[in-house]
Amino acid sequence: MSTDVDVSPPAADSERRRRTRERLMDAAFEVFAEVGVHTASVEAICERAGFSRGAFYSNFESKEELFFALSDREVDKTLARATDIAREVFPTSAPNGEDVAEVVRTMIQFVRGEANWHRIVAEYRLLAMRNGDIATRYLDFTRRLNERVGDMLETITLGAGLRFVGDIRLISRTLIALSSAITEEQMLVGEGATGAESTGDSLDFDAIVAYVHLVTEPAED
Amino acid sequence: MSTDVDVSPPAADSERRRRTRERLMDAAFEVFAEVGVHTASVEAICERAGFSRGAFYSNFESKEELFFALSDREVDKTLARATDIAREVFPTSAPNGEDVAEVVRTMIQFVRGEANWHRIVAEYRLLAMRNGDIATRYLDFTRRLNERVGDMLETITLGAGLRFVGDIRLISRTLIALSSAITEEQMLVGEGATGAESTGDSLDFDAIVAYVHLVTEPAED
DNA sequence: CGTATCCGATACACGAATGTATTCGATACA
DNA sequence: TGTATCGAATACATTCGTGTATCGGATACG
Repeated sequence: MSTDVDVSPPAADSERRRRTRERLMDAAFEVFAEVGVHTASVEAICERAGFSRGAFYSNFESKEELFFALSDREVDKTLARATDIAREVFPTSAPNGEDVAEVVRTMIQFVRGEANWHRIVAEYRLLAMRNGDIATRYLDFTRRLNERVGDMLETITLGAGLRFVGDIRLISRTLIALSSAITEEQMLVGEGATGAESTGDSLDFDAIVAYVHLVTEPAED
Repeated sequence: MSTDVDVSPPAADSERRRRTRERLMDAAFEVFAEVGVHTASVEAICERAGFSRGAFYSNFESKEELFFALSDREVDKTLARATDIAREVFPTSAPNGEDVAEVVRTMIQFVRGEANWHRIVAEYRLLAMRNGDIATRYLDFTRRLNERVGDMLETITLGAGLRFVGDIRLISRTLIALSSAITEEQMLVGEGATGAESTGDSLDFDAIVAYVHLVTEPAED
């Protein structure tokens, strides 16, 4: 009995293990987006990832734990991508007034491109409505997103010789709310094959640009 | 064999039957709001209603059918109540400019009072994101709601000697989107016991009033 | 090479929910 | 009062998902 009785927690962060977890999260992202978190069975996730349930339970305690790990990963990815896009749209040159509309357009197209992520966020929010812990996590996510967007807007408008009338955080929240509403509606219109009558009275890009114009004014040097 | 072989569908709309269906829908509304449509078992709904599953399957084909019946019922109820409230706020006298803010406040408080219905709508929307038929139903609901709110706004502002700058339907959609965002956020803040840091940068009533002021102007006779 | 350890696969036991088939009681009607 | 019908209760078979306990193969390391 010379050695300590090393019954320590499996220690456990091998490269192999890390990649298994990644693959499981990738699969979960797809399956969650397709059928929803509740409907998705652990079995289905494993099948998609090419693993058995044994692998799953060796890496995660439950579907919920996986969901949170996945959420954290995707939140970071999303924020990072948003930042990248902001940099891309404004390489170095200062934007002008026209660019603000272009930026809004880019932002919305970005959101729309993340339809699957949008579905998962919608479910995230729904879970948060019934569970305080999840609500805290979700609010933290939205807070971070809001700050990021707020910073972007500030940079953009300053560069464009504009300034926002009122609290920029409030404005960025409003913009996010409107973008989300647009994205959701367009996803829904895409789902339901409602032909003609859906055109016309829907929120769209122009509504946001109009809003931006309403809340900006020339900066006084 | 003189009589026709009357194997016709159970015919079936007795008063007793109707009331059973109502009680089941009442129970379902509660249970859906509490734990969500997916999580709610037929068993749980029946228990809440004081019936057995036999009664359920005698009245509905599935939980989904119940959900749709319930949705239709609640949509009608909600629209009716919204109309009532509008009438209550403007008995006969024409509102003035100040009243517009009051109306917005009333509207938001109304929405907030319907927290359970809001949870169910959020889930409705989520289901719609993955199913075309549900999407069609959901869009029809939102379209009706939008029209109703648009009419209310038009009446209100005309009476107040104001008019909206731009398409009123677009504006009412925007208002609805903002109200919903506010309601959701406040529900979430209520859930997560996130003490101090949640104050400050959230969308609130003032944001909507500000928006309303932005999009209205005195009517030119 | 041999051996120990890690990690994913397999097998199993259990619980939960569904839907149906049948029974039982109440109500309507002659 | 007797009888037929309607509607809810009960009992049952089945499916599906979960979680655990055990097994087996690969890899690292002496």
